[in-house]
Amino acid sequence: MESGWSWDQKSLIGELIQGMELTKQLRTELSSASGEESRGSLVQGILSSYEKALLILKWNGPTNQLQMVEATPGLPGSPISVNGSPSSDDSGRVLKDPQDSRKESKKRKTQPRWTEQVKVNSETGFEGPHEDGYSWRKYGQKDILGATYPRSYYRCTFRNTQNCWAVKQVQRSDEDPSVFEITYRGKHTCSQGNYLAQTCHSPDKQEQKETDRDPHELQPLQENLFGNQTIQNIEKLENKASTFCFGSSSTSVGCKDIVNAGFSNLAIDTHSALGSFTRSFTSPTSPDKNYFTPSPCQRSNVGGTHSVQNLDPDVHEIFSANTSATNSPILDWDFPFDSEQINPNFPFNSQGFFY
DNA sequence: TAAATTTGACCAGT
DNA sequence: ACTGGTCAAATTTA
Repeated sequence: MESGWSWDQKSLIGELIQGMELTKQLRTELSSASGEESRGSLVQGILSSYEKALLILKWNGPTNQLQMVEATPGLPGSPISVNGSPSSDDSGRVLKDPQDSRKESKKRKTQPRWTEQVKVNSETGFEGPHEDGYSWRKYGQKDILGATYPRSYYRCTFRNTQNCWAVKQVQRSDEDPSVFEITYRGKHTCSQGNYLAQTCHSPDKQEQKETDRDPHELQPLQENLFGNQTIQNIEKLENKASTFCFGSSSTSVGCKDIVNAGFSNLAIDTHSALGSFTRSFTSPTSPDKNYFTPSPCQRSNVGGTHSVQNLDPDVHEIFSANTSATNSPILDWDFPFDSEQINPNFPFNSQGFFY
């Protein structure tokens, strides 16, 4: 199992384990002191978080092709605090005029950034979507010097409504056209990010969250994945697939009919963990001039798989590929905590903890 | 009709 | 001057 782990990953796990052990020691000491239930709960929250982190890492496994391009947890340039609130760069961002907006956009270069290489199925010709569970809106496309394929730029759909400034870039690899390099920048501070962070690796909480969710944001997962609408969409897509190949398009939010509002990977992770499968697809707008944007609804990295090739052939018919879990924020946390972040009242089990 | 995408223009960094 | 990243009006889609 460990053979495929990078040094950074091993190191991270080691640190997490150490932190957990230290916290346990602290808990022991605290328990000997009088009272202080709040401390106890705090420590428990810390432990719980460590355990979740380890679980996430184990689930992502060594075959995840995620690469940390600019892993900056804790660095000055990393603006995301552990409680998930937007950093000073982003918080309260109100774009009063275009100049301010552009200044902010440049500052975003200092945000944590990481790249995933998503391999898609080359057998079907229908290279399908890349869906990482978040809902993205394309805001630009550029031809990149020396690159065969253009780069597409996406921002979180909820930028305006929830002040979420996560963005991603998608570029098809020149070397291996079946590989899409997806660079994420910033973290999701929107509800979908919180939702995914809290639940995607905590199946026991999923049911509860489903009852809490906004019906407009998250439809019942089963309905999304296997409901009538899904089947209809699959049929539509299959009809389009014959004319759909690289160089054609899908949308980055193309999976939303099945996952709606980008919560697919929640279910997918859960299903994958259980050894079941999901189908993913795109709903391309498909003007010819568009370029394909990979959107793997499937994140099959659980158990060490990553690309669609590892799926059951029956699942191949549309496509799927995966990305790392929850937009890979787990490798980008701002550790260690500082004194402010460890607030006795901080809800470690709350939605914001992972972001 | 609202939301999403396209695409030319603008801007900052190099 | 060139390039990458973003904006925003126009267009398309659902």
